[in-house]
Amino acid sequence: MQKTRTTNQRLKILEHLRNIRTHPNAEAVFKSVRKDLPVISLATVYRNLNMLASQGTILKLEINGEYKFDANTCGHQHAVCTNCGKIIDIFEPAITTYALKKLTLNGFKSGCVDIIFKGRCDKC
Amino acid sequence: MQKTRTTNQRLKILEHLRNIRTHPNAEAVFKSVRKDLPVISLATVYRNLNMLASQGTILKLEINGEYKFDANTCGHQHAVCTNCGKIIDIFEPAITTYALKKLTLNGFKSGCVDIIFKGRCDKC
DNA sequence: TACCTATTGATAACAATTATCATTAACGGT
DNA sequence: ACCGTTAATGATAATTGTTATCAATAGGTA
Ligand SMILES: [Mn+2]
Ligand SMILES: [Mn+2]
Ligand SMILES: [Zn+2]
Ligand SMILES: [Zn+2]
Repeated sequence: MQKTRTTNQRLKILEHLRNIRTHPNAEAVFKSVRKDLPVISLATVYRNLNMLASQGTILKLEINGEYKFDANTCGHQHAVCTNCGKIIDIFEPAITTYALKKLTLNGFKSGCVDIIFKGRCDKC
Repeated sequence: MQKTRTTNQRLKILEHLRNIRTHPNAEAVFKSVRKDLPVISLATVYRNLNMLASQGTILKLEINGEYKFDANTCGHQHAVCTNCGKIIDIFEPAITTYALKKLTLNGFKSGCVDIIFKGRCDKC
């Protein structure tokens, strides 16, 4: 078991995600964080986003053919516009609670659910 | 508005999806359908899967970094093993019904929800 | 301060999907 | 049954998002 080191790159990536309410992909995080840390590499962004997601610090969503990241890990949901791709947060914690409670599958123990609504946003 | 033609390739792809209970990606559908239709192209499989999904005939799920297809469009859920990637059908229609009912968002009208549980399967 | 090695930056490699285009075939009209 | 139109196809190039590689760097500990 290797111990993880605290790097400036990882801190800046997490800090950025916690300051926004959008759901950027790795490329977008890279472009934003690079303003503060001009030397950071895209590979480092990918590595840290994956690390943070695997330890549960952030969410890794699969939307529109790519991974989107979210620092809000509290049971909320997402709505995706099938026309323009816009992603909106839905705060109905009861849905997540209900889904996890209902799940009494044969041997399948789950602690989290991705709930993604598909439809048209108000602009489309 | 162009009218769609009924092709043997599209019929075979849909027929195959309706005969299985798994959630194959385009490549897997291609390999299976090619047994019946040796000359079919991978591009044709992609085109038809996307067409069938956009018209709501089949589901297009985003799991483990790729699109998976499902001919069962009735409101069920999916559980994905975070260790081996296995996908299991969960039949708890009440979850989908509850989620759609709870969704009373500003202008966002949705008719379908993708509900994906993440956890460990019985083998892992 | 010196050592160990986790992490990084740069870039190559990879995998999934989409775009392109000449050819084929579905189907409504004759 | 034969056309003519054009949606759809097969083959393959191009694109995109992500991961792998590896020498160099820097975090943590003594
Ligand atoms: Mn969110
Ligand atoms: Mn299914
Ligand atoms: Zn929209
Ligand atoms: Zn498993």
